[in-house]
Amino acid sequence: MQTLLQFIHSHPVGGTFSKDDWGNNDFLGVTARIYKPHSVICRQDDNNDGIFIVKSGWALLYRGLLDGERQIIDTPLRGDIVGFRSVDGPRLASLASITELAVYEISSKKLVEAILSEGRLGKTIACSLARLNAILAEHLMNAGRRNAMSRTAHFLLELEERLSSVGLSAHGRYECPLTQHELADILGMTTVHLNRTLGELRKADLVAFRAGHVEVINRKKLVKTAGFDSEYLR
Amino acid sequence: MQTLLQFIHSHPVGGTFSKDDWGNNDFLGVTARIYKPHSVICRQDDNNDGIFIVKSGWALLYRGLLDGERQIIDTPLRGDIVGFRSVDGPRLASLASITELAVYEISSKKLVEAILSEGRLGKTIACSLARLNAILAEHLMNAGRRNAMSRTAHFLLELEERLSSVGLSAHGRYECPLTQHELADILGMTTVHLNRTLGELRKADLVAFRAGHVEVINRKKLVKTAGFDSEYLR
DNA sequence: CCCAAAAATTAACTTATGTTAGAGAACGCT
DNA sequence: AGCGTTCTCTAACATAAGTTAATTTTTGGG
Repeated sequence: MQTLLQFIHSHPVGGTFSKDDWGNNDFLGVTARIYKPHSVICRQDDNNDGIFIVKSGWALLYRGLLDGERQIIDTPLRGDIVGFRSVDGPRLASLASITELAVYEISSKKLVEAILSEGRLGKTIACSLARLNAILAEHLMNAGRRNAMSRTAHFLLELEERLSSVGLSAHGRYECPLTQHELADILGMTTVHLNRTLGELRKADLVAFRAGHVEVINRKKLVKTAGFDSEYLR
Repeated sequence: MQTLLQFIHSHPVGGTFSKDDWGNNDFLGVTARIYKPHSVICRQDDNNDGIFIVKSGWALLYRGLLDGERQIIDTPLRGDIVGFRSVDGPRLASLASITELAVYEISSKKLVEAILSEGRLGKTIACSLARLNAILAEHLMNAGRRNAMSRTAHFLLELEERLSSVGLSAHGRYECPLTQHELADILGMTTVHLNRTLGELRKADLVAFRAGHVEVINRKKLVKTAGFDSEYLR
Protein backbone atom coordinates (compact mmCIF):
# COMPACT_ATOMS: atom_id res chain seq x y z
CA MET A 1 0.00 0.00 0.00
CA GLN A 2 1.15 3.46 -0.89
CA THR A 3 1.92 5.69 2.08
CA LEU A 4 0.91 9.31 2.35
CA LEU A 5 4.56 10.15 2.05
CA GLN A 6 4.88 8.37 -1.25
CA PHE A 7 1.65 9.79 -2.53
CA ILE A 8 2.43 13.34 -1.58
CA HIS A 9 5.89 12.98 -2.94
CA SER A 10 4.69 11.71 -6.28
CA HIS A 11 1.83 14.16 -6.73
CA PRO A 12 3.07 17.66 -6.05
CA VAL A 13 -0.36 19.19 -6.55
CA GLY A 14 -2.85 21.20 -4.60
CA GLY A 15 -0.26 22.37 -2.15
CA THR A 16 2.92 20.99 -3.64
CA PHE A 17 3.50 18.62 -0.78
CA SER A 18 6.98 17.24 -0.43
CA LYS A 19 8.66 14.74 1.83
CA ASP A 20 10.19 17.35 4.09
CA ASP A 21 6.80 18.78 4.91
CA TRP A 22 6.15 16.10 7.44
CA GLY A 23 9.50 16.37 9.20
CA ASN A 24 10.11 13.68 11.78
CA ASN A 25 6.49 12.96 12.51
CA ASP A 26 6.59 10.10 10.11
CA PHE A 27 2.89 10.25 9.29
CA LEU A 28 1.66 9.16 12.64
CA GLY A 29 -2.08 8.94 12.65
CA VAL A 30 -2.50 9.03 8.90
CA THR A 31 -4.86 6.39 7.54
CA ALA A 32 -5.48 5.50 3.92
CA ARG A 33 -9.08 4.63 3.10
CA ILE A 34 -11.10 3.69 0.07
CA TYR A 35 -14.78 4.52 -0.28
CA LYS A 36 -17.28 3.01 -2.66
CA PRO A 37 -18.94 5.17 -5.32
CA HIS A 38 -21.82 7.26 -4.02
CA SER A 39 -21.00 6.95 -0.37
CA VAL A 40 -21.02 9.73 2.18
CA ILE A 41 -17.55 10.25 3.63
CA CYS A 42 -18.57 12.82 6.20
CA ARG A 43 -21.64 14.85 7.05
CA GLN A 44 -22.27 18.51 7.65
CA ASP A 45 -22.79 19.21 11.37
CA ASP A 46 -20.98 16.03 12.43
CA ASN A 47 -18.51 16.49 15.21
CA ASN A 48 -15.57 14.35 14.16
CA ASP A 49 -12.51 16.34 13.18
CA GLY A 50 -10.88 14.31 10.42
CA ILE A 51 -9.22 16.00 7.47
CA PHE A 52 -9.04 14.31 4.09
CA ILE A 53 -6.54 14.48 1.29
CA VAL A 54 -7.83 13.06 -1.95
CA LYS A 55 -5.66 10.36 -3.47
CA SER A 56 -7.81 9.43 -6.43
CA GLY A 57 -11.38 9.55 -7.62
CA TRP A 58 -14.12 12.16 -7.78
CA ALA A 59 -15.94 13.66 -4.84
CA LEU A 60 -18.38 16.43 -4.05
CA LEU A 61 -18.11 18.85 -1.18
CA TYR A 62 -21.50 20.37 -0.51
CA ARG A 63 -23.54 22.28 1.97
CA GLY A 64 -27.25 21.88 2.51
CA LEU A 65 -29.80 24.58 3.22
CA LEU A 66 -32.70 24.20 5.57
CA ASP A 67 -35.18 23.78 2.71
CA GLY A 68 -33.40 20.69 1.44
CA GLU A 69 -31.58 22.41 -1.41
CA ARG A 70 -27.87 22.01 -1.59
CA GLN A 71 -25.02 23.89 -3.17
CA ILE A 72 -21.91 22.09 -4.19
CA ILE A 73 -18.91 24.02 -2.96
CA ASP A 74 -16.18 22.21 -4.80
CA THR A 75 -15.20 19.01 -6.51
CA PRO A 76 -12.01 18.04 -4.67
CA LEU A 77 -9.58 16.29 -6.96
CA ARG A 78 -6.33 14.42 -6.52
CA GLY A 79 -4.16 16.22 -3.98
CA ASP A 80 -6.85 18.50 -2.59
CA ILE A 81 -7.37 18.97 1.14
CA VAL A 82 -10.87 18.79 2.59
CA GLY A 83 -12.28 19.66 5.97
CA PHE A 84 -9.67 21.89 7.59
CA ARG A 85 -11.37 24.33 9.97
CA SER A 86 -10.03 27.35 11.77
CA VAL A 87 -11.53 26.29 15.09
CA ASP A 88 -13.00 23.20 16.69
CA GLY A 89 -16.60 22.73 15.80
CA PRO A 90 -19.02 20.77 13.68
CA ARG A 91 -18.32 20.19 10.01
CA LEU A 92 -19.45 22.92 7.68
CA ALA A 93 -19.96 20.70 4.68
CA SER A 94 -20.57 17.13 3.61
CA LEU A 95 -18.25 15.09 1.43
CA ALA A 96 -19.58 12.37 -0.86
CA SER A 97 -17.81 10.17 -3.35
CA ILE A 98 -18.96 9.91 -6.93
CA THR A 99 -16.53 7.33 -8.19
CA GLU A 100 -14.50 5.02 -6.00
CA LEU A 101 -12.56 7.42 -3.82
CA ALA A 102 -9.20 6.89 -2.17
CA VAL A 103 -8.27 9.34 0.58
CA TYR A 104 -5.79 9.84 3.34
CA GLU A 105 -7.33 10.80 6.65
CA ILE A 106 -5.66 12.56 9.54
CA SER A 107 -7.17 14.07 12.65
CA SER A 108 -7.29 17.81 12.79
CA LYS A 109 -5.37 17.88 16.04
CA LYS A 110 -2.57 15.74 14.67
CA LEU A 111 -2.27 17.92 11.63
CA VAL A 112 -2.08 21.09 13.70
CA GLU A 113 0.58 19.50 15.91
CA ALA A 114 2.55 18.59 12.82
CA ILE A 115 2.24 22.13 11.49
CA LEU A 116 3.47 23.59 14.75
CA SER A 117 6.59 21.48 14.75
CA GLU A 118 7.31 21.68 11.06
CA GLY A 119 7.19 25.05 9.35
CA ARG A 120 7.26 23.57 5.87
CA LEU A 121 4.01 21.78 6.45
CA GLY A 122 2.37 25.00 7.60
CA LYS A 123 3.49 26.66 4.42
CA THR A 124 2.21 23.79 2.33
CA ILE A 125 -1.21 23.77 3.96
CA ALA A 126 -1.46 27.56 3.78
CA CYS A 127 -0.64 27.50 0.09
CA SER A 128 -3.14 24.78 -0.58
CA LEU A 129 -5.82 26.76 1.26
CA ALA A 130 -4.86 29.91 -0.62
CA ARG A 131 -5.39 28.06 -3.88
CA LEU A 132 -8.76 26.80 -2.73
CA ASN A 133 -9.59 30.39 -1.84
CA ALA A 134 -8.81 31.46 -5.37
CA ILE A 135 -10.99 28.71 -6.77
CA LEU A 136 -13.89 29.63 -4.52
CA ALA A 137 -13.51 33.30 -5.42
CA GLU A 138 -13.70 32.38 -9.08
CA HIS A 139 -16.79 30.25 -8.49
CA LEU A 140 -18.28 33.27 -6.80
CA MET A 141 -17.61 35.30 -9.93
CA ASN A 142 -19.29 32.57 -11.87
CA ALA A 143 -22.39 32.53 -9.75
CA GLY A 144 -22.69 36.27 -9.40
CA ARG A 145 -21.66 37.73 -12.69
CA ARG A 146 -21.78 35.22 -15.49
CA ASN A 147 -24.79 33.86 -17.32
CA ALA A 148 -25.59 30.18 -17.64
CA MET A 149 -23.61 29.72 -20.82
CA SER A 150 -20.33 31.32 -19.81
CA ARG A 151 -20.67 29.86 -16.32
CA THR A 152 -20.90 26.37 -17.69
CA ALA A 153 -18.14 26.98 -20.21
CA HIS A 154 -15.95 28.39 -17.45
CA PHE A 155 -16.39 25.43 -15.16
CA LEU A 156 -15.69 22.89 -17.89
CA LEU A 157 -12.47 24.74 -18.67
CA GLU A 158 -11.56 24.85 -14.99
CA LEU A 159 -12.02 21.12 -14.71
CA GLU A 160 -9.87 20.54 -17.75
CA GLU A 161 -7.09 22.66 -16.29
CA ARG A 162 -7.25 21.08 -12.85
CA LEU A 163 -7.35 17.56 -14.22
CA SER A 164 -4.63 18.29 -16.69
CA SER A 165 -2.33 19.48 -13.89
CA VAL A 166 -2.66 16.08 -12.23
CA GLY A 167 -2.33 14.15 -15.44
CA LEU A 168 -5.99 13.29 -15.91
CA SER A 169 -6.68 15.30 -19.04
CA ALA A 170 -4.98 15.80 -22.37
CA HIS A 171 -5.83 17.22 -25.79
CA GLY A 172 -8.97 18.90 -24.48
CA ARG A 173 -10.55 15.63 -23.43
CA TYR A 174 -11.29 14.22 -20.04
CA GLU A 175 -13.59 11.85 -18.21
CA CYS A 176 -16.14 13.55 -16.00
CA PRO A 177 -18.48 11.27 -14.05
CA LEU A 178 -20.77 14.09 -12.91
CA THR A 179 -24.44 13.82 -13.80
CA GLN A 180 -26.18 16.87 -15.22
CA HIS A 181 -27.99 17.15 -11.93
CA GLU A 182 -24.72 17.34 -10.00
CA LEU A 183 -23.22 19.75 -12.47
CA ALA A 184 -26.30 21.94 -12.12
CA ASP A 185 -25.86 21.93 -8.34
CA ILE A 186 -22.28 23.04 -8.77
CA LEU A 187 -23.25 25.85 -11.11
CA GLY A 188 -26.20 26.92 -9.00
CA MET A 189 -28.80 26.34 -11.66
CA THR A 190 -31.60 23.95 -12.59
CA THR A 191 -31.03 20.60 -14.28
CA VAL A 192 -33.40 21.66 -17.03
CA HIS A 193 -31.60 24.89 -17.70
CA LEU A 194 -28.19 23.23 -17.59
CA ASN A 195 -29.41 20.75 -20.14
CA ARG A 196 -30.54 23.57 -22.42
CA THR A 197 -27.18 25.25 -21.93
CA LEU A 198 -25.11 22.16 -22.66
CA GLY A 199 -27.16 21.76 -25.80
CA GLU A 200 -26.33 25.28 -26.90
CA LEU A 201 -22.63 24.77 -26.19
CA ARG A 202 -22.73 21.63 -28.29
CA LYS A 203 -24.67 23.22 -31.11
CA ALA A 204 -22.24 26.13 -31.19
CA ASP A 205 -19.37 23.62 -31.46
CA LEU A 206 -17.64 24.87 -28.33
CA VAL A 207 -17.64 21.87 -25.97
CA ALA A 208 -19.44 18.57 -25.87
CA PHE A 209 -20.30 16.87 -22.59
CA ARG A 210 -21.89 13.50 -23.18
CA ALA A 211 -21.78 10.11 -21.51
CA GLY A 212 -19.30 11.12 -18.85
CA HIS A 213 -16.87 12.50 -21.37
CA VAL A 214 -15.94 16.12 -22.04
CA GLU A 215 -14.40 17.27 -25.27
CA VAL A 216 -13.27 20.81 -25.95
CA ILE A 217 -14.02 21.47 -29.61
CA ASN A 218 -13.21 25.11 -30.23
CA ARG A 219 -10.95 26.22 -27.42
CA LYS A 220 -10.47 29.76 -28.58
CA LYS A 221 -14.17 30.53 -28.80
CA LEU A 222 -14.85 28.60 -25.61
CA VAL A 223 -12.26 30.55 -23.63
CA LYS A 224 -13.76 33.73 -24.96
CA THR A 225 -17.36 32.99 -24.08
CA ALA A 226 -16.24 31.78 -20.65
CA GLY A 227 -13.97 34.74 -19.98
CA PHE A 228 -11.50 32.15 -18.73
CA ASP A 229 -8.00 32.90 -17.48
CA SER A 230 -6.32 29.97 -15.77
CA GLU A 231 -4.03 32.10 -13.62
CA TYR A 232 -6.14 31.56 -10.51
CA LEU A 233 -5.49 27.81 -10.62
CA ARG A 234 -1.72 28.10 -10.34
CA MET B 1 2.80 54.00 16.62
CA GLN B 2 1.31 50.64 17.28
CA THR B 3 3.39 47.75 16.03
CA LEU B 4 2.01 44.75 14.22
CA LEU B 5 2.92 42.75 17.26
CA GLN B 6 0.80 44.89 19.52
CA PHE B 7 -2.05 44.98 17.08
CA ILE B 8 -2.09 41.28 16.52
CA HIS B 9 -1.81 40.69 20.21
CA SER B 10 -4.71 42.93 21.02
CA HIS B 11 -7.05 41.74 18.28
CA PRO B 12 -7.17 37.99 18.28
CA VAL B 13 -9.42 37.88 15.26
CA GLY B 14 -9.39 36.43 11.80
CA GLY B 15 -6.72 33.96 12.65
CA THR B 16 -6.24 34.50 16.39
CA PHE B 17 -2.79 35.92 16.00
CA SER B 18 -0.64 35.96 19.09
CA LYS B 19 2.76 37.26 20.00
CA ASP B 20 4.47 33.90 19.69
CA ASP B 21 3.40 33.57 16.10
CA TRP B 22 6.21 35.74 14.94
CA GLY B 23 8.94 34.01 16.95
CA ASN B 24 12.28 35.71 16.74
CA ASN B 25 11.69 37.45 13.48
CA ASP B 26 10.61 40.54 15.30
CA PHE B 27 8.41 41.78 12.49
CA LEU B 28 11.17 42.66 10.10
CA GLY B 29 9.79 44.04 6.93
CA VAL B 30 6.36 44.87 8.30
CA THR B 31 5.11 48.34 7.44
CA ALA B 32 2.05 50.08 8.81
CA ARG B 33 0.21 52.24 6.26
CA ILE B 34 -2.88 54.38 6.14
CA TYR B 35 -4.90 54.89 2.97
CA LYS B 36 -7.44 57.59 2.23
CA PRO B 37 -11.06 56.68 1.63
CA HIS B 38 -11.77 55.44 -1.89
CA SER B 39 -8.21 54.72 -2.84
CA VAL B 40 -6.94 51.66 -4.62
CA ILE B 41 -4.50 49.75 -2.44
CA CYS B 42 -3.55 47.18 -5.04
CA ARG B 43 -4.69 46.16 -8.49
CA GLN B 44 -5.63 42.86 -10.06
CA ASP B 45 -2.85 41.64 -12.42
CA ASP B 46 -0.20 43.77 -10.71
CA ASN B 47 3.02 41.98 -9.97
CA ASN B 48 3.98 43.20 -6.52
CA ASP B 49 3.70 40.55 -3.85
CA GLY B 50 2.62 42.45 -0.72
CA ILE B 51 0.19 40.94 1.75
CA PHE B 52 -2.10 43.12 3.85
CA ILE B 53 -3.57 42.68 7.29
CA VAL B 54 -6.41 45.08 7.99
CA LYS B 55 -5.99 47.15 11.12
CA SER B 56 -9.07 49.34 10.84
CA GLY B 57 -11.53 50.64 8.31
CA TRP B 58 -13.60 49.15 5.50
CA ALA B 59 -12.28 47.79 2.25
CA LEU B 60 -13.46 45.87 -0.79
CA LEU B 61 -11.68 42.98 -2.40
CA TYR B 62 -12.94 42.55 -5.94
CA ARG B 63 -12.24 40.94 -9.24
CA GLY B 64 -13.12 42.42 -12.59
CA LEU B 65 -14.39 40.63 -15.67
CA LEU B 66 -13.39 41.46 -19.18
CA ASP B 67 -16.67 43.24 -19.89
CA GLY B 68 -16.04 45.76 -17.14
CA GLU B 69 -18.35 44.17 -14.58
CA ARG B 70 -16.91 43.34 -11.21
CA GLN B 71 -17.77 40.97 -8.43
CA ILE B 72 -16.83 41.83 -4.90
CA ILE B 73 -15.22 38.80 -3.31
CA ASP B 74 -15.13 39.97 0.27
CA THR B 75 -15.16 42.94 2.58
CA PRO B 76 -12.01 42.42 4.64
CA LEU B 77 -12.45 43.69 8.17
CA ARG B 78 -10.20 44.25 11.15
CA GLY B 79 -7.75 41.38 11.45
CA ASP B 80 -8.36 39.87 8.02
CA ILE B 81 -5.51 38.86 5.71
CA VAL B 82 -5.59 39.89 2.07
CA GLY B 83 -3.51 38.87 -0.91
CA PHE B 84 -1.83 35.62 0.11
CA ARG B 85 -1.24 33.46 -2.96
CA SER B 86 -0.17 29.86 -3.27
CA VAL B 87 2.43 30.67 -5.91
CA ASP B 88 4.25 33.66 -7.29
CA GLY B 89 2.24 35.47 -9.88
CA PRO B 90 0.09 38.49 -10.56
CA ARG B 91 -2.60 39.54 -8.11
CA LEU B 92 -5.92 37.86 -8.57
CA ALA B 93 -7.98 40.69 -7.12
CA SER B 94 -7.97 44.41 -6.43
CA LEU B 95 -8.26 45.95 -2.99
CA ALA B 96 -9.86 49.36 -2.50
CA SER B 97 -10.57 51.32 0.65
CA ILE B 98 -14.04 52.65 1.38
CA THR B 99 -13.30 54.50 4.59
CA GLU B 100 -9.87 55.49 5.77
CA LEU B 101 -8.02 52.22 5.93
CA ALA B 102 -5.11 51.26 8.17
CA VAL B 103 -3.19 48.15 7.16
CA TYR B 104 0.00 46.29 7.89
CA GLU B 105 1.93 45.28 4.83
CA ILE B 106 4.49 42.53 4.53
CA SER B 107 6.07 40.99 1.49
CA SER B 108 4.91 37.54 0.55
CA LYS B 109 8.45 36.19 0.63
CA LYS B 110 9.09 37.51 4.12
CA LEU B 111 5.86 36.02 5.37
CA VAL B 112 6.68 32.64 3.91
CA GLU B 113 10.14 32.77 5.47
CA ALA B 114 8.57 33.57 8.82
CA ILE B 115 6.13 30.69 8.44
CA LEU B 116 8.94 28.28 7.65
CA SER B 117 10.86 29.19 10.77
CA GLU B 118 7.91 29.51 13.09
CA GLY B 119 5.27 26.79 13.10
CA ARG B 120 2.80 28.84 15.10
CA LEU B 121 2.62 31.45 12.40
CA GLY B 122 1.89 28.80 9.80
CA LYS B 123 -0.94 27.52 11.92
CA THR B 124 -2.29 31.03 12.39
CA ILE B 125 -2.24 31.83 8.70
CA ALA B 126 -3.72 28.47 7.80
CA CYS B 127 -6.55 29.00 10.25
CA SER B 128 -7.22 32.46 8.97
CA LEU B 129 -7.35 31.14 5.41
CA ALA B 130 -9.61 28.30 6.47
CA ARG B 131 -12.01 30.85 7.94
CA LEU B 132 -11.95 32.88 4.75
CA ASN B 133 -12.70 29.67 2.88
CA ALA B 134 -15.75 29.13 5.02
CA ILE B 135 -16.91 32.67 4.35
CA LEU B 136 -16.43 32.32 0.61
CA ALA B 137 -18.25 29.00 0.62
CA GLU B 138 -21.17 30.65 2.37
CA HIS B 139 -21.17 33.50 -0.14
CA LEU B 140 -21.31 30.85 -2.82
CA MET B 141 -24.40 29.39 -1.17
CA ASN B 142 -25.82 32.86 -1.16
CA ALA B 143 -25.20 33.49 -4.81
CA GLY B 144 -26.25 30.06 -5.98
CA ARG B 145 -29.15 29.03 -3.85
CA ARG B 146 -30.79 31.97 -2.12
CA ASN B 147 -33.13 34.55 -3.58
CA ALA B 148 -32.51 38.28 -3.37
CA MET B 149 -34.30 38.72 -0.07
CA SER B 150 -32.67 35.96 1.95
CA ARG B 151 -29.33 36.69 0.30
CA THR B 152 -29.45 40.28 1.44
CA ALA B 153 -30.71 39.32 4.88
CA HIS B 154 -27.95 36.75 5.17
CA PHE B 155 -25.19 39.17 4.32
CA LEU B 156 -26.42 41.83 6.72
CA LEU B 157 -26.44 39.23 9.49
CA GLU B 158 -22.96 38.09 8.52
CA LEU B 159 -21.65 41.63 8.73
CA GLU B 160 -23.24 42.07 12.14
CA GLU B 161 -21.60 38.91 13.41
CA ARG B 162 -18.17 39.71 11.97
CA LEU B 163 -18.24 43.28 13.24
CA SER B 164 -19.53 42.21 16.60
CA SER B 165 -16.61 39.81 17.02
CA VAL B 166 -14.19 42.71 16.64
CA GLY B 167 -16.20 45.05 18.85
CA LEU B 168 -17.76 47.12 16.08
CA SER B 169 -21.39 46.13 16.54
CA ALA B 170 -23.74 45.76 19.46
CA HIS B 171 -27.48 45.44 20.06
CA GLY B 172 -28.14 44.63 16.43
CA ARG B 173 -26.81 47.97 15.23
CA TYR B 174 -23.72 48.83 13.27
CA GLU B 175 -22.28 51.39 10.91
CA CYS B 176 -21.93 50.23 7.34
CA PRO B 177 -20.41 52.69 4.86
CA LEU B 178 -21.26 50.61 1.79
CA THR B 179 -23.38 52.23 -0.89
CA GLN B 180 -26.27 50.28 -2.33
CA HIS B 181 -24.25 49.95 -5.50
CA GLU B 182 -21.38 48.32 -3.63
CA LEU B 183 -23.70 46.09 -1.66
CA ALA B 184 -25.34 45.00 -4.91
CA ASP B 185 -21.91 44.12 -6.32
CA ILE B 186 -21.23 42.00 -3.25
CA LEU B 187 -24.54 40.19 -3.55
CA GLY B 188 -24.25 39.74 -7.29
CA MET B 189 -27.37 41.69 -8.18
CA THR B 190 -28.38 45.02 -9.66
CA THR B 191 -28.61 48.23 -7.67
CA VAL B 192 -32.24 48.56 -8.65
CA HIS B 193 -33.18 45.14 -7.42
CA LEU B 194 -31.20 45.53 -4.23
CA ASN B 195 -33.05 48.74 -3.57
CA ARG B 196 -36.39 46.99 -4.02
CA THR B 197 -35.21 44.21 -1.71
CA LEU B 198 -33.99 46.55 1.02
CA GLY B 199 -37.37 48.24 0.82
CA GLU B 200 -39.15 44.93 1.34
CA LEU B 201 -36.93 44.03 4.28
CA ARG B 202 -37.73 47.38 5.84
CA LYS B 203 -41.46 47.11 5.17
CA ALA B 204 -41.51 43.66 6.71
CA ASP B 205 -39.78 45.09 9.80
CA LEU B 206 -36.83 42.75 9.55
CA VAL B 207 -33.81 45.05 9.04
CA ALA B 208 -33.34 48.65 8.13
CA PHE B 209 -30.32 49.85 6.19
CA ARG B 210 -30.34 53.61 5.75
CA ALA B 211 -27.77 56.36 5.78
CA GLY B 212 -24.82 54.08 6.46
CA HIS B 213 -26.49 52.51 9.46
CA VAL B 214 -27.88 49.01 9.84
CA GLU B 215 -30.43 48.07 12.44
CA VAL B 216 -31.72 44.57 13.01
CA ILE B 217 -35.38 44.93 13.95
CA ASN B 218 -36.78 41.44 14.20
CA ARG B 219 -33.83 39.12 14.57
CA LYS B 220 -35.79 35.91 14.84
CA LYS B 221 -37.70 36.45 11.62
CA LEU B 222 -34.60 37.83 9.91
CA VAL B 223 -32.51 34.79 10.81
CA LYS B 224 -35.29 32.59 9.51
CA THR B 225 -35.71 34.31 6.15
CA ALA B 226 -31.93 34.36 5.75
CA GLY B 227 -31.43 30.74 6.78
CA PHE B 228 -28.53 32.08 8.82
CA ASP B 229 -26.30 29.99 11.10
CA SER B 230 -23.21 31.80 12.33
CA GLU B 231 -21.17 28.64 12.87
CA TYR B 232 -19.15 29.22 9.69
CA LEU B 233 -17.77 32.47 11.07
CA ARG B 234 -16.12 30.93 14.11
C1' DC C 1 -31.00 -10.07 -22.36
C1' DC C 2 -34.61 -7.75 -19.93
C1' DC C 3 -36.41 -4.69 -16.85
C1' DA C 4 -36.54 -1.03 -13.48
C1' DA C 5 -34.44 3.04 -12.22
C1' DA C 6 -31.84 6.89 -13.21
C1' DA C 7 -30.44 10.32 -16.45
C1' DA C 8 -31.12 13.25 -20.41
C1' DT C 9 -34.08 15.85 -23.24
C1' DT C 10 -37.86 18.77 -24.77
C1' DA C 11 -42.00 21.80 -24.43
C1' DA C 12 -45.18 25.21 -22.40
C1' DC C 13 -45.66 28.31 -19.11
C1' DT C 14 -44.30 31.33 -14.85
C1' DT C 15 -41.42 34.35 -12.29
C1' DA C 16 -37.51 36.60 -10.30
C1' DT C 17 -34.33 39.59 -11.61
C1' DG C 18 -32.28 42.74 -15.13
C1' DT C 19 -32.76 47.09 -18.06
C1' DT C 20 -33.62 51.70 -18.97
C1' DA C 21 -34.92 55.93 -17.63
C1' DG C 22 -36.00 59.56 -14.76
C1' DA C 23 -37.07 62.19 -10.34
C1' DG C 24 -36.11 63.25 -5.58
C1' DA C 25 -32.67 63.28 -1.62
C1' DA C 26 -28.34 63.59 0.43
C1' DC C 27 -23.70 64.69 0.32
C1' DG C 28 -19.39 67.39 -0.12
C1' DC C 29 -17.05 71.13 -2.03
C1' DT C 30 -15.88 76.19 -2.37
C1' DA D 1 -25.60 78.84 1.29
C1' DG D 2 -25.35 77.14 -3.45
C1' DC D 3 -24.47 73.81 -6.73
C1' DG D 4 -22.88 69.77 -8.89
C1' DT D 5 -22.24 64.98 -8.02
C1' DT D 6 -23.31 60.89 -6.23
C1' DC D 7 -26.88 58.22 -4.02
C1' DT D 8 -31.54 56.50 -3.48
C1' DC D 9 -35.83 55.29 -5.00
C1' DT D 10 -39.75 54.23 -8.49
C1' DA D 11 -41.99 52.72 -12.58
C1' DA D 12 -42.65 50.22 -16.99
C1' DC D 13 -40.95 46.89 -19.57
C1' DA D 14 -37.67 42.88 -21.16
C1' DT D 15 -35.54 38.46 -20.47
C1' DA D 16 -32.88 34.73 -18.48
C1' DA D 17 -33.72 31.24 -15.71
C1' DG D 18 -37.08 28.43 -12.88
C1' DT D 19 -41.19 25.11 -12.78
C1' DT D 20 -43.83 21.34 -14.07
C1' DA D 21 -44.52 17.60 -16.56
C1' DA D 22 -43.98 14.19 -20.00
C1' DT D 23 -40.97 11.45 -23.31
C1' DT D 24 -36.87 9.27 -24.64
C1' DT D 25 -32.43 7.37 -23.71
C1' DT D 26 -29.00 5.25 -20.93
C1' DT D 27 -27.48 2.51 -17.25
C1' DG D 28 -26.83 -1.26 -14.13
C1' DG D 29 -28.50 -5.34 -11.68
C1' DG D 30 -30.52 -9.98 -11.85
